[in-house]
Amino acid sequence: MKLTIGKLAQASNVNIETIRYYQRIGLLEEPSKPFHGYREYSSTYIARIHFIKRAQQLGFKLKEIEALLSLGEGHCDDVRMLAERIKARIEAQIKDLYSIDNALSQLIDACLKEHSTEHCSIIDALSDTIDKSS
Amino acid sequence: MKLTIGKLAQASNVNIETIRYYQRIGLLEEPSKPFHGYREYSSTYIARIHFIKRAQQLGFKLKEIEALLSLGEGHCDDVRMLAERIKARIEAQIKDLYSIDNALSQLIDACLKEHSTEHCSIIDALSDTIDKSS
DNA sequence: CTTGACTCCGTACTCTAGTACTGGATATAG
DNA sequence: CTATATCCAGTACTAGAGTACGGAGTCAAG
Repeated sequence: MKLTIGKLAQASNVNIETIRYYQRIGLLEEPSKPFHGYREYSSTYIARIHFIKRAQQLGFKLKEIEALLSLGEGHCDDVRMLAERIKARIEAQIKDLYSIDNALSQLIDACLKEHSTEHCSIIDALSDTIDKSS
Repeated sequence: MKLTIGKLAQASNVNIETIRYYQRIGLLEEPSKPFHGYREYSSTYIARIHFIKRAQQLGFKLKEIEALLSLGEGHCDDVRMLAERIKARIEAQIKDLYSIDNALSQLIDACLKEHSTEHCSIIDALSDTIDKSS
């Protein structure tokens, strides 16, 4: 089955510009332009784009997906190591977000308890209140 | 205490360009240029920049910090609501990252168990293996 | 055969949070 | 007084992942 870029975009559920972008950055091959007419995309392109999208959902960056694709089958260990690196990155992000979440929770709680109209304990916490006196 | 922009940058532990950037986007006021010499920054600017940096660490975006600063004291409820919105955003991010982390863990496990040189179960999982037969 | 839809190609713009660079003005130390 | 360090103003560049646009070419239907 041969598709034009627009049909490919529809079939793979991405924006046409996204496909062009992937081609620009070398993530997706661009079929050579025939003398006559538009470029033709086989249905393997759909699979390729789905692959990219799934990997993205797993936290892979486009550059990493490129590495993944150039590794291909065979290099299972390399693929796994890449996945592990990404997993570590994701876990670090989770950790960071957790501590942010905790800090926010505390601030919000304090704010609710104090509940003054004059004063906001969140603003206070963010401010350089030198407050050596008390 | 009056500072030049460079001293302010040092004192607040940010890059001088960051200060200019904050001024450009209207997050930080720019003192008017005196007829003679350089702009002068009072030490309240240090506090302001620290405020910004702390809020950033809590996941506030610069635009939100701007909102925060324009709210100022007084509007404690609004500030709290903003904080709650950000908290919700952070928690949504954590949730997303968690499911990514789980998916990655499973893939990595499967990869380790199967451990073939021919075949990578991670690549498989990312591929459109139509595989209706098995 | 014309119209409308689509492709091609290149460039520019979006968002976020900055960083870098350039040329000219000013300040400070020796 | 001169050298060196800063400042000022404006613009351009970075990363990452796209999106938008404009003009020219091409295709398919009526």
